[in-house]
Amino acid sequence: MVTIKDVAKHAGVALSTASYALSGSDKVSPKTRELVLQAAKELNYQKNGFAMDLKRKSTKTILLILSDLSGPYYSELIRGTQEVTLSNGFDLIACSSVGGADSTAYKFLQERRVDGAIVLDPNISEHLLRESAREGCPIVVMDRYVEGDFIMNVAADNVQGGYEATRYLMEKGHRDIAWIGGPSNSLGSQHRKEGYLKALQEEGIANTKWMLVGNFTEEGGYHSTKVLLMQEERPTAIFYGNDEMAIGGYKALREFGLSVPGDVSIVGFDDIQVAEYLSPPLTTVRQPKYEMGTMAAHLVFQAMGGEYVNKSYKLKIELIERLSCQPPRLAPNRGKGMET
Amino acid sequence: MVTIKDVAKHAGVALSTASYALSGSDKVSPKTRELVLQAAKELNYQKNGFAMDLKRKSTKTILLILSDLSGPYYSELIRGTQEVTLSNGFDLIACSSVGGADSTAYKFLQERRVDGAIVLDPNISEHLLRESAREGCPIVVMDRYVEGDFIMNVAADNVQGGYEATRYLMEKGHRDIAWIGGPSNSLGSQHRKEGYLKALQEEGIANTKWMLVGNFTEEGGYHSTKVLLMQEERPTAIFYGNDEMAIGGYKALREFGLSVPGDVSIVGFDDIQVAEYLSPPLTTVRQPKYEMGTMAAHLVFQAMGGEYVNKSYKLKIELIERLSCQPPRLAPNRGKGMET
DNA sequence: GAAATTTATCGAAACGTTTCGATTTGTTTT
DNA sequence: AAAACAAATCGAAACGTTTCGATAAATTTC
Repeated sequence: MVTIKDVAKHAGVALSTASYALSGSDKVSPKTRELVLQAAKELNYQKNGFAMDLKRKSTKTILLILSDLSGPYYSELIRGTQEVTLSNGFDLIACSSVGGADSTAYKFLQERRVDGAIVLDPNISEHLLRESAREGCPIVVMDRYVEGDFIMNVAADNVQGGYEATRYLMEKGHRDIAWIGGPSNSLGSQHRKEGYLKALQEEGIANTKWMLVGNFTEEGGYHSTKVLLMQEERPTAIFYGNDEMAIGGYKALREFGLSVPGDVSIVGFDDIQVAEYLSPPLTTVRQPKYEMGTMAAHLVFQAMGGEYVNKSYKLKIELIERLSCQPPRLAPNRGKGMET
Repeated sequence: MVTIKDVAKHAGVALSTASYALSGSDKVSPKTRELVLQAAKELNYQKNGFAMDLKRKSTKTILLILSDLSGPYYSELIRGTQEVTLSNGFDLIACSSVGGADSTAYKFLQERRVDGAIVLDPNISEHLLRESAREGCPIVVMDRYVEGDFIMNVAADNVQGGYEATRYLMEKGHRDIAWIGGPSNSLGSQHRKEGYLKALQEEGIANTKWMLVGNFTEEGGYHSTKVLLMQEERPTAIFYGNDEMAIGGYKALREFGLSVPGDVSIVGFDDIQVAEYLSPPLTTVRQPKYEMGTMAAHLVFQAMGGEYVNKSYKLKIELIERLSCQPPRLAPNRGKGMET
């Protein structure tokens, strides 16, 4: 492999001079710079990035950890982090935690291969995060809450989102509103439910029988909805913990001969790409993904620069009104069986 | 920062012994190993990955270059590469070419930070590819064709795909089939068109007026379709260079009061996730993305191992039949204006 | 034109590992 | 108990850079 040493020799100059020339320092005279550059070109010299990082003690790259590199979920968020990272002159690489303890994520975090990280992944252990976060490598964790030095949190305000979606339905006249949530280890899902319950309580509604869990998949939403519909009393609206499950819900409702929004109103959560193409287009809640992305990246850089930053940020959420909701046709269940 | 030197000192042992102990060599006695491990834990030692790579002259990671980290397009493909990479004990990181010559992609390729690369990105220059590909870093380029040492190509057989989609329409009775393609710098789009023309020619059909270009976006498909529909004579079917454009086409057709597939049949290309949720669900052509991904990764490893491999691979494509096509209602245009 | 000053080049140390060959320690054989 | 051998530990070189302080060359000043 051709190294800077070879280039120097070929240009008839000292190794250090070659280094200066290649990095564009003005300590070197124009003609020798030309000489060195020429030699580098002739030998097809490619610098070894590690050696540089090793000496410089900085990598100028930040790592984005996703639970699944192939997930479509992150799109806007990634765009946000990427823009900020780039405009700070840093590089962004992404990897996943697939493979557990010998996943790429672990390796890069543990072996100090990056100067900062943004984690969008429930699988990375808090222990690893705390162990890896340090002065030279601040970490922003999204959609979960972990405490520690040089660890910051960014999340959408899921409580507010759940609350607003539920209020929206109530303002349309619904009182019998079911909740089909995500897995219980999802903090986001928990918070959405919290907001949902809060809205209900404010109106003195106590729902006990229409709360189910899916697993954030279309399949899960489908099954849970079927279970829900087989009960004696049916809600007039269903609030799903995410859009995928709402899609499953559409299917189940169709099978039961129920129309959306005629017979039951639906609201989802996330505003994934397909949401607007469903029939009817799905009313849902949108997280400010792009803003979350830029915020996360900014935090990393601020923490890197030693600036004092808050540990935890929550971003506001927005309701996207489409056509899957309307006032309840009639309210056969109202007031009946709703009090515990 | 705590280094292996500190660990060694703290354990009262030579630096080299500490290294052996930490890397689990059996040259070291059980008790000293324990001693060293203990010391490492106490000091919260984290190895420096670069230093290791530098010495070992290998990084054990391969790079996936995407034109846009946030695109949903690649999902299955990424999954394929990831699985193979992981099962070979390597790591996979992804980055994008956003930022041009000082993008992350350039930096990682040029600075030899990886042992192999898979490129899914029209923006990476052939020059850079040829410069960076070498014995220790084979490169697989997807959906385009570039020649060079240690460079291999993997693509779907777009010609075949274009051909089969067109034949499918012809077998339903269509003869007036329009083509709305992607940008002309897309090799894939060119090939699809080639297949389309081949199918037409076999039946002696020479289409000259119904060939337009979009830019692979919904917007582009919408506009091109409008242009198409404003012509005097209209086709009975439209074949789009990708699904996004077909979605735009749906919209334009609706605005013109034309129904799909009643008035005009549509076939897309790619089978993106939303395709099956459109109304009507879109008949389209699916590339074997997962297989393309695994194949690309396997090629990298084979080339790395010095195995001889072919330079270029094409994978078969599959038609996904949904509900956006039916025989033409009547054939007012048939035979008229079709001969040049 | 010699002294002083600037500019250009150089040599060597350092970054944190791995790994080779040498040395020391411990165990077996005679 | 000395000789022979194996096992454990050590010291030092190497990987390819950057960068500091020292030297050499070119330029200015008097």
